[in-house]
Amino acid sequence: MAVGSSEEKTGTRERILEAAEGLFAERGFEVVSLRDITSLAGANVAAVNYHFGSKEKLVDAVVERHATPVNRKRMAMLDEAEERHAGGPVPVREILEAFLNPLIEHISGGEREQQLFCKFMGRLMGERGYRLPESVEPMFQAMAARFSLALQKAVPELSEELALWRMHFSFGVMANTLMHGETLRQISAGRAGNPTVEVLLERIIDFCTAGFHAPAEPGRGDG
Amino acid sequence: MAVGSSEEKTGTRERILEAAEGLFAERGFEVVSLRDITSLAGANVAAVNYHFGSKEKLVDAVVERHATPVNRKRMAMLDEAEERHAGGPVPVREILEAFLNPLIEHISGGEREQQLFCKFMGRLMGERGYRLPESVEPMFQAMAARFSLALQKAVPELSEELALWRMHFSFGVMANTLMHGETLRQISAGRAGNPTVEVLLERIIDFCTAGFHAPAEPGRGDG
DNA sequence: GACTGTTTAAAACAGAGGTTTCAACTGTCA
DNA sequence: TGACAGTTGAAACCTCTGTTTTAAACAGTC
Repeated sequence: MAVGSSEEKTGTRERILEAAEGLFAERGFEVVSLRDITSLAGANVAAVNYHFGSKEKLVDAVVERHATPVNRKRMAMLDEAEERHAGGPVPVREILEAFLNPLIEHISGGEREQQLFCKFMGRLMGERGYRLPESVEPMFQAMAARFSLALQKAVPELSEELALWRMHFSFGVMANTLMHGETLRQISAGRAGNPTVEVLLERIIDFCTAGFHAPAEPGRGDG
Repeated sequence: MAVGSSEEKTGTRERILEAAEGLFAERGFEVVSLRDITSLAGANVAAVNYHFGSKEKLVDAVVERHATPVNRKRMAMLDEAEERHAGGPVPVREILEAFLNPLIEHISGGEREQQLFCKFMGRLMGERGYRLPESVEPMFQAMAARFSLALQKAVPELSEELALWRMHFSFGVMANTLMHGETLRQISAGRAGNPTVEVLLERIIDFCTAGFHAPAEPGRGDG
């Protein structure tokens, strides 16, 4: 059934997955054609439909390949944090770190692979707009529910509604920065330095942590 | 040259612009075909190339149509705020309001048009990734420079670099929420209520204002 | 009414997209 | 060897894309 040993010569299926990941990250899901992918992977066009069934399912496969381990790690980190605080509320900063760090740790390759993967995850959150393959949706919902609950315990002074929206705001910062981080660096060339991915994500967490702790109704009292 | 009176019967050019705006907002720039647009507008396919020259230029026209007045209003509001504070630094909240309020005020129509326009602007910031038509790019750059400067004066304790990044983070929240706000409401159906656009944007400003005032290096001192 | 320039309509164009077909080629098992 | 499931390669299929062409309809003006 499966090839099994994938040491010496990588299988076609695997090569397609890797090529697709890079191209999707670089240009987007809908713009990249199957011929782009297969020519980069050194495979035939028909191979995609043979191995995956359709382009849409290839996209799903690429998403699933990374989303599953990252989400698992997120839940694990949140578990650890909750144990560390022994049932008490986990600080917002640690919750956000549990959300973002697995993304970073999942990156093992060099500079270029970092950029690609970041853009890919950014697109996943941004371009596809929370629409996920069915195979990973339950896991995503479970994760979202876990993080939502943890955040509500972390900022009990906020209404459930407000906490939820601020969680979404944080996702927005992350998605947008992951996707356009490279462009932003070029735009602000020199002025905004050239922070590493790690530093950048730490700044995101600083920003969002403070955002979460904003007073509940500051806009009401003082126009 | 121009039609001039556009009261009784809207011209083809105008109908195409409106149809395009709605469809672009709903589905994205690259996915919508000219035939989608023209059939909705009740016009012929060739009309697009006749009136605009190409699809790309049609996109530019749609962008320009809204971006220009909104950006002008943004600058004007920032001017007013700066006069109000007589040369002193303008509070972050007011700067962010000057950035977002023109977007809201530009919306005059009903519920549906609000959603469409919000999504459109969201896509403009998100999907096209800071890549703008040449005709409006100078104005955007001028605006970005103005807001950047104002924010640096508002939070002088931050390095120029950090202030710039936090400005980008704020853009990210805005873009993401504008684009996916509708989806988010559905996802969190009931739990997250159904805030109006105005309330939602006020919450964004609360969040980002607090994010801007986060300490410069909180991640360093306490791991 | 014939001559302008402008606008619309229908059809055709060339190209690219995802998908399918089918023959050729692997390897394994009998 | 032969049979057979699994896999690949080249080509074709059909649809849809943006664009162009061509001719007809329209508004004015002399």
